[in-house]
Amino acid sequence: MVHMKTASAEDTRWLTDEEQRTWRAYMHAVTLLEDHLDRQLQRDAGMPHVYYGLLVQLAEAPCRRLRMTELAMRAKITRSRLSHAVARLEKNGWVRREDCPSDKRGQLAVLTDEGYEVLARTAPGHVAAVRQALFDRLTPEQQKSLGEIMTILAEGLQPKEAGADLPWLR
Amino acid sequence: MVHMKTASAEDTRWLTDEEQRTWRAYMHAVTLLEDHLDRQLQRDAGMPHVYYGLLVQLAEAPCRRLRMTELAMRAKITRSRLSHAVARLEKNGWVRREDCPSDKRGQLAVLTDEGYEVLARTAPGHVAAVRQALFDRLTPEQQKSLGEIMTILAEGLQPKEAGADLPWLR
DNA sequence: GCTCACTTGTTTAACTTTCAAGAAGAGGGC
DNA sequence: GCCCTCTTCTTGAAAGTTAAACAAGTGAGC
Repeated sequence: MVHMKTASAEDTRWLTDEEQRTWRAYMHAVTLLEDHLDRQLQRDAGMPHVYYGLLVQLAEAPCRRLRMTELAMRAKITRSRLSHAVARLEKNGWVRREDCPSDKRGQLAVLTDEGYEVLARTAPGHVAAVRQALFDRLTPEQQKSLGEIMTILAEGLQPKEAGADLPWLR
Repeated sequence: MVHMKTASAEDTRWLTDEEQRTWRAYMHAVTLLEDHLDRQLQRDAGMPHVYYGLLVQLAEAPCRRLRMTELAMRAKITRSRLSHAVARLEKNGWVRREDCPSDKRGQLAVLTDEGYEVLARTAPGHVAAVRQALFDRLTPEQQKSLGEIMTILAEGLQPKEAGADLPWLR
């Protein structure tokens, strides 16, 4: 079998101790930070971090509205998840749906004034939390380094178009 | 009001453009990576990343068993979440519960042979996924830097004992 | 115009996570 | 022993997420 697709125990390059430590520190930190911010936003804004991110995206978009698919892509979530999320935000009165004029299949998620208010009221606390948990603890060099590293990782994981990882097909 | 606890819009130190970019790159990368690994493990091992982490912790523990609270702390999840998770893993036959001999309230989560097999079979693929997504893309310097940064962040977010953030009480 | 493959967004059910409440035992002080 | 408080773990309901299936619309090719 020349082209094994799955790694087997024998030919696996296990993580070195150093890599192991790095990976665990990563998982540990990322878990704690997400939990921390989720709790902070649940308490102060009454919604999870992902939902807050949706409002932010809408607030930044022209006319405070986006197509569902576009919003899903920017927020890096599935359309299904977005459907549920918008349903909830709509119930809160923070988002409203509108039909897309140019595509009858389409829906626009629109940030309501009330939604904007929530954002305006809770953003300072959220920024403070991010600052306190992240930026206040890192030197400028570390911040720069973190930015570079995360950019690289994100690029490598970008949901690829078909064949993006099959160079011989391009 | 001398001691404002919540930040207001006027005195908020918003993120600079640079910080903004760093923060978004972080969120972006972390989201994509967790999704990627969750999907990989769901497909190859039939469980989410967190559950896999529980099996790993048990496999490393003496006699492949741990008290529920201890396991919850190592995995950084709540005891409640762990109860549900172990119930599911028990249904799969990968974990078994035992009474703790020294404390009648206590329960031990024990990795079964079957659970160990699952781990042995799926670990190579998981390590490969982590390598491909993370280590293969970073220089040794970046790996070192990432480790340091994540260690700092994790320390700052450690679930604190009462008063840990109140220096004048210590 | 018609067809066919693809896109868009929603829905359902199964599953996971959170939150609040509670049963049961441990352990110190008296 | 008895009381009181704290710890341990579980439970049930509500909220959120996922995967698969589906209705409706688009658009290219003929």
